[in-house]
Amino acid sequence: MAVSVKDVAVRAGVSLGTVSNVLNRPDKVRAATRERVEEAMRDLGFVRNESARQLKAGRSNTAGYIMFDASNPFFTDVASGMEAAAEAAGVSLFLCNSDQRPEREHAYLSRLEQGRVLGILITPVDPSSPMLDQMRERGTPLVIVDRTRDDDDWCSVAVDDELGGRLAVGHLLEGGHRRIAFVGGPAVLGQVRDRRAGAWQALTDAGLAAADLVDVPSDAMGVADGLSAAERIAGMPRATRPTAVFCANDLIALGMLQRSMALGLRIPDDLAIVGYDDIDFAASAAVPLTSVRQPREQLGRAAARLILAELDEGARHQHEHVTFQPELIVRASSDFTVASPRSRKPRRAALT
Amino acid sequence: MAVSVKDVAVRAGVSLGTVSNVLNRPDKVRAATRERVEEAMRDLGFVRNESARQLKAGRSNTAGYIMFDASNPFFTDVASGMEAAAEAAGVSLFLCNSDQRPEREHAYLSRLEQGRVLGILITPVDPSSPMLDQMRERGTPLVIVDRTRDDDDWCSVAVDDELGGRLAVGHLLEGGHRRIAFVGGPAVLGQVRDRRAGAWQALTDAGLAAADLVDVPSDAMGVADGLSAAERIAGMPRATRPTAVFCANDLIALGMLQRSMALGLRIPDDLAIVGYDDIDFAASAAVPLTSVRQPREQLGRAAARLILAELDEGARHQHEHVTFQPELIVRASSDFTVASPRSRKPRRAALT
DNA sequence: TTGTACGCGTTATCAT
DNA sequence: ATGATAACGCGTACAA
Repeated sequence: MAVSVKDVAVRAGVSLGTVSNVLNRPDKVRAATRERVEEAMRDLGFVRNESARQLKAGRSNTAGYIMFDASNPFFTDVASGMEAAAEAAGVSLFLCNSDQRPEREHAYLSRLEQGRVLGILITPVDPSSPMLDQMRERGTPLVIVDRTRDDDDWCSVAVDDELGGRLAVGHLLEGGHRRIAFVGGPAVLGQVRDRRAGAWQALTDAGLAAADLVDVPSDAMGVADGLSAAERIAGMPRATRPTAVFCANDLIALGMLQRSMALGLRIPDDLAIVGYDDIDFAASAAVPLTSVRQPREQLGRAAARLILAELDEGARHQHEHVTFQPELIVRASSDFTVASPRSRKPRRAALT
Repeated sequence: MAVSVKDVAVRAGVSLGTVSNVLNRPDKVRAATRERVEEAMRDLGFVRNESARQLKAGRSNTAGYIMFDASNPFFTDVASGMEAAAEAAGVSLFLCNSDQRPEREHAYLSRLEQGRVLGILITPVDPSSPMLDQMRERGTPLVIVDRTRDDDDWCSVAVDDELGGRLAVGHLLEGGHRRIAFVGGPAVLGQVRDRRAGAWQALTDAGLAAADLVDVPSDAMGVADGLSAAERIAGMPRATRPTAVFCANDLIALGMLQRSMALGLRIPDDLAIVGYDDIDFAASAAVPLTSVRQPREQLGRAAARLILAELDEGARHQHEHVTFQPELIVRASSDFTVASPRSRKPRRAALT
């Protein structure tokens, strides 16, 4: 059933080495011979066996991106940037979805390492997982995407999440809000921690007490978590209920928006909402969503570039930390002045 | 640098065969010996070489899903169903994004075949591509997802798109619409063709002329295509402008919604919109979107089930065509009676 | 162009 | 239960 180079060689009446040359150094083979070999390949339906090739080469020509959550458009956009860069470099990129679950992340890491991929891009559930260190030590190039690690032995691309948090809450404070909720979790997640820290920073910078940041923790970062958080907030007594919510990502914010409206809250009059990521769906939400924009495709391209650089430079590679700046996009969900559905031009706000 | 079974054997003071037994038949090894070997593996950082293992085994333990468009949540939800089924069967699933481009699809198909994956799931750009036939003949199990093929030599899972089209346009006709546009493309795409055919069917069943279905072709199936289609429709003279649009998917519909509103059209009063897929974001759109729901995760699980069945049953496998029924979810974008933002309960409509 | 050693884990055989 | 050893799978690269 399986057709090997040997079969091709017999069929074409040449030696095994010649078939290999046709595959890898076609210019070393006389045109007539080459054509005979290629014809034999077509006739027999020869398909190169990557395992055998890799076994010899030591490494595959494939990279993997382990996504935090494939159902979040933010990560598919990041992946799309990577794909573009990988394709340009002739590397195939496989996408793996850890779905925020450490076991799945672990399983994919093992698979990719066992497959001797040339590099792994990952948005880890837990960036401090010792497994990541082990893999680096054993020689697999690894780039951390949309997270950072404290130590310097890592390439990473990230966005300044603390700044993002400051932008978001700074904007809400400017809008006159004094009781602001932060929705996100689990708290161990780097982005959650940093975005929350930025929020807290903006609050104390404005002379407010830390207690004015109402924590509404969530189990994960999906739409469902926003729905349940909305119920908890809507259930608070009006006198102490936050007048604004800063959500750790847009999925949570969209869930929050949907459920708060269903529960009779007016957005932004009763509750202003700010999301994070500025995924495409944020602009077309029931009330267009104010959000902190991250350069998604760029993030992906930068990550791919880093891993390719690490491959080229080998041992004497300098680890690089690329940090992008986020940008606040103001829309109707946080701003009375743009709340009319007819004049929904987003505005960009800078941190003063 | 690279640690092989041989190194492990030396370190543990056992023979090579024993190490192999620990890896593949742990019950054949005395507990004490097993632990010594496992400790040696940990100490040395041994990582099994998949290439070598596959080379011997003939096949890998991996499947791939080639997605039509990873930025469309419909496909990530399908993928999520597959992941669940694959995980349960101990198979890893790699996601590949063809991004609607035939070259990329082709490249990924080759990669996967060369990697001797145990099966390929694919939502093809062109289901009639001869490459698919060749791969089947050469022995790679293949399941077509969200598409069908005319011949019977294929496993496929799909949703009855013609029924979906009938449901959508039947609903608009019931709402009193008589000039209805169909937005989608390219026309060669199976779903586009079938959904359009269903639309046409509903129209002629109602005694209308085929010409009353206004074709607004699009280049692809993304949000951007909806934006430009909205401009073309808004630019038509009011007297002949369609009063309703049926979009071939929700991304187009969301783009359509966003741009039409920006251009001053009221939804649904000036223009009713119906989408397709019922992705999660459809419900939280600026005007909640009426859409034809497909059982996304189920579709993925069924596809994974089929490919696993084909593996088990080997040569005497009966190809199966699983077809699901779509369901119309009525929301404000097509229905005055639910247009108030406070009472946005979706209704389910059946085809009479 | 050809012949052949090589990479590495798996499996089987014979022996202990 | 374990040891020692060799054949195997298949594409690659290099010396001849």
